Amino acid sequence: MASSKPTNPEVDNDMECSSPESGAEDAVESSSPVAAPSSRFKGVVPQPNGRWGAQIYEKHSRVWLGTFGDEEAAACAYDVAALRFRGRDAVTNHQRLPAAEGAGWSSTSELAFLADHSKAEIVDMLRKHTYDDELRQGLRRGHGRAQPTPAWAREFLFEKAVTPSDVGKLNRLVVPKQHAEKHFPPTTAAAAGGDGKGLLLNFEDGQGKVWRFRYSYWNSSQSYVLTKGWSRFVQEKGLCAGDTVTFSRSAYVMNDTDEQLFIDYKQSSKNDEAADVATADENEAGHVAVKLFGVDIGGAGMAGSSGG
DNA sequence: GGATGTGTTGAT
DNA sequence: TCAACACATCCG
Repeated sequence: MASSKPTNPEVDNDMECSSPESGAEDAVESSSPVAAPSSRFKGVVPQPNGRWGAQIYEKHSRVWLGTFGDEEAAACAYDVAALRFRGRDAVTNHQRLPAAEGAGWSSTSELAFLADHSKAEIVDMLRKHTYDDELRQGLRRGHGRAQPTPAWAREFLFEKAVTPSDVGKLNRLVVPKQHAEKHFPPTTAAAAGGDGKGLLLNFEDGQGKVWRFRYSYWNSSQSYVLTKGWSRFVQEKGLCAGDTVTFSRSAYVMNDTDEQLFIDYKQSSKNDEAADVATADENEAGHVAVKLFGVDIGGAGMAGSSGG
């Protein structure tokens, strides 16, 4: 008699949405299967046949997200749509991003993935129940070096404004110690030969081109450096002092040895004026990096792609 | 004929 | 914006 409004008994914000359908259990709420009860989840409505529908509203109209045998799955579909339609601060049934958590990649990647697809595309995936697959597939794409890895599949590590000596004749880039030790493999690793001569690291750039640099520690200057191969990068990209190089890695990493590193650069606004050309089409590299870390799911930035 | 999605309304 | 309910439409 106490409760007069058993609408939303607070969900357990901790379940995951990995396995859709395939689990239409009735174990939930073992009471009277007669009258279809209202869903415990936001955006989920019962269907006459006992299944569950997901929907979200936008601009006075309803956007149908499909039907699901599992109330959970329907709730997750709503969550994904809410994030895409209303941004990372959207009210959802589950605290965290459904498909990404527990699968090994960061939620940032999923937000970027969402930002990289139109609302219509996301809705379509949800209705076809292919969202999870698309997400995983996308994260894996590019590792085979066929095409550049999408910005949203990368995880920012650090960046550095290059100094005159970094782009000079010394043929080396000093990697800030704190970042080197935190993000790059130890130079004493077995792979390095163990003799402190450093090791070779591969970096993929914004165009999907792979660069190989020697990475080592110089006792003389007590600093970590990228040497062999670096000058070529500087030359081809037309790097100038003041420009910024950005390092990132694949957001989807199963083990350390499988880690893919990326390198991009952003031309300094000053150097921009100098317009050295040679990098006209490569400005995209910088643009991508900016987009990755400035991703704003709900902002006007995405409104444009909402149409279709 | 069952499943799916829309029309529509009333509540918040 | 949201969900309940009715019902039109789709599809095997």
